[in-house]
Amino acid sequence: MDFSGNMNVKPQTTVTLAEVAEAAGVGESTVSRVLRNHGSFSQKTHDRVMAAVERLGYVPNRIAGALASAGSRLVAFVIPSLSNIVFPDVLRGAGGVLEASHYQSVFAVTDYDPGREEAMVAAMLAWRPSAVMLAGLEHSEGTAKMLRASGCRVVELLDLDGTALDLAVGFSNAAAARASAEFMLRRGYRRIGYVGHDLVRDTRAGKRFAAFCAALEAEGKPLVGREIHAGASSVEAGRLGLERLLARVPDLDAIYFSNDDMALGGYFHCMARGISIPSQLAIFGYNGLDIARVTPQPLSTIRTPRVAIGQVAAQLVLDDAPSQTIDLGFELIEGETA
Amino acid sequence: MDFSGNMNVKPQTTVTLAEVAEAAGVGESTVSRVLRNHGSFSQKTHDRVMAAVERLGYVPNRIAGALASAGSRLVAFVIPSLSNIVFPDVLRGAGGVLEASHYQSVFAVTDYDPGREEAMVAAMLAWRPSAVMLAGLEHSEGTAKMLRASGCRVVELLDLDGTALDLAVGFSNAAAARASAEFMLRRGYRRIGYVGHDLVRDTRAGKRFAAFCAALEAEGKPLVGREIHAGASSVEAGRLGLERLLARVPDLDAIYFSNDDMALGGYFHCMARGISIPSQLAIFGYNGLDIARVTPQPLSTIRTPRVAIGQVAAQLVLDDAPSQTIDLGFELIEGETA
DNA sequence: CTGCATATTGGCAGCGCTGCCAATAGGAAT
DNA sequence: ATTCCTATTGGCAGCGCTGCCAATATGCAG
Repeated sequence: MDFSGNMNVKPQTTVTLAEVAEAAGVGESTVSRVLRNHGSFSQKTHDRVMAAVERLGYVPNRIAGALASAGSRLVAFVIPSLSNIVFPDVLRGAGGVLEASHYQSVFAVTDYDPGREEAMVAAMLAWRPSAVMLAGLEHSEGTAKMLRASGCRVVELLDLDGTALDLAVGFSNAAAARASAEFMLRRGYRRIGYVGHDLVRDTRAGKRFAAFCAALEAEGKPLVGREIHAGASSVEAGRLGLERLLARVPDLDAIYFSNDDMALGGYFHCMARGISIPSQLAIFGYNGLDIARVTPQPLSTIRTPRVAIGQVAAQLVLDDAPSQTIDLGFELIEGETA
Repeated sequence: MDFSGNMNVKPQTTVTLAEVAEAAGVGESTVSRVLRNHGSFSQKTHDRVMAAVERLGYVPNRIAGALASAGSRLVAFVIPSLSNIVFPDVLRGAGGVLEASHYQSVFAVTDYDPGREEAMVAAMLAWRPSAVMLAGLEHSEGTAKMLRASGCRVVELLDLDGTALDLAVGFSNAAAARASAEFMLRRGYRRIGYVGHDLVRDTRAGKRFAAFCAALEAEGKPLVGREIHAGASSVEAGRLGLERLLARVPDLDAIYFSNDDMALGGYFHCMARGISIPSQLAIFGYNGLDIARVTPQPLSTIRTPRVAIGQVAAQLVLDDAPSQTIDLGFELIEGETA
């Protein structure tokens, strides 16, 4: 006989509210009221109910509760990736706030694919969440339609360059890119290149790139060269991208990277090749990752308020705030690499 | 009049299965069968139902479905942090597998606090998930009790040094630390120090530290010095920790860091101070982060199969596998810093 | 001690969907 | 054409909890 571990039996006739009521000698609605601390009941009743709950090890069934009350207290996050620290940061900010109000977070990863996003949104909507949080403002027609029809709050994060469906919390990627371009020009860099990643799928990176180029052109100093990695951003892609770009266009004096991961790759490449930063080549990133502040030379970059975005987004949902767009801005960190 | 955005009205009398049935001119159970592709129905019926679904924009209510079928297809993740990339990596691995089987992921962050873990587990259990995934094997008595009583699968991740409640997927932190110690001794380092973070809360880091010390002692080369940062691990904490340790114990020839984040901080510190690696000071990390492979000198570290752990854990749950422990091992990366 | 307002409480009908089972329909076999 | 078997289909009772409402208890002024 095998007495070890879980024997694959579903034991517990899972305790129900009715059983607790029975055990406490009160009605079901009374137990419900006590447990939710809603409505009125005597101290005596309260104690009796809690004792029964404790004794039976009762765990409320929120599935039933949500069905009965038509309120799931679930917030769905449909994000492009978990590898890019940006999204865990947003989840962290929102999660903290939601948790305090006893909301739970459900998430799904789209891998930057609008089709997958649509499927994920549909799947999430099936749980009748209180809100759906998405990255960016670009969504498929179907996604937008479902979201609008769902009647639940929608929060679009990290991008303000476009029109939102309901709530939007973030900052302007275009403005961030322009600020970067202006900063680099002000520093005197004239032969600027770009090393980035897939900017069709990552529409925010695409918007930054476009705005950056436009800002340079406006000053009569158009981008001199670019190298675009087909996949997701990574330190390795940044290193390789810079290596390739320099091979093609050696006389660059500064590089704008699609984000800090990429920029760190470039930074490491320079260190390994003995290219001195910023005198020989300047490097500018985007995101303001912690790690980029501790490198021998702190990275020049844009710090984005990722955690705050999550927090504000969650708070808006909790407050059932009217449709609006909230700009949390960004901060240009001068650093020492540009 | 304001016609902009969401006017805070809950429009849609949310379409129900009954309405779809009505519209399609079939019974409710038929719609249910078609939608779940379960049981039999004619092609004609299928088409009519799907047409009605499309026309009405019906989105099944999984809350009701879960209640009726007593199966939520929800997997709960109760993790210590989202800042430490380890956990997003595990989520990513598991999420990919689960998603393909139409399971959804719910998560909660404990911030390495057993008390919060207990609260989060209770909250998760209320959704009657198919499984609960936790980090490590150390849990409060209450957590363990609830989990056992819940009847749902429990998967403990990233640690195998102890006894599991049900399923466990990971590797031995102690073995990883021993391998690190042996490697460092083999390389000839004799005055080894440790720079780590809160190892009471992060029990896995604690186990590594203990095993590392034991391994050094077993070879008669006990740890020479240590510096422990009170909070969570970070690059900055690693840099600062090394700086402090060297101030107190200058003649070290190698440092074992609690993880790669900390190690990178140490690495940057050495670069900034002109301490040559590994000749003057060797650095050894833990985790095998991507970024640590692209630094001018790849970091010597232990690569942990985080994504695979998530994938295997999810698969075990999907397969309703019997209780067991799966060791996915780790890989020592020699690197160039030790 | 009586009457009325207020505080507590219990009963019970759903929430929207699934599972079970009986009913009907469509064919093949006789 | 009739019978039997199988493929389809509809009906309906819950799943466990909440919301509403009526019923009962309690407290206090009169």
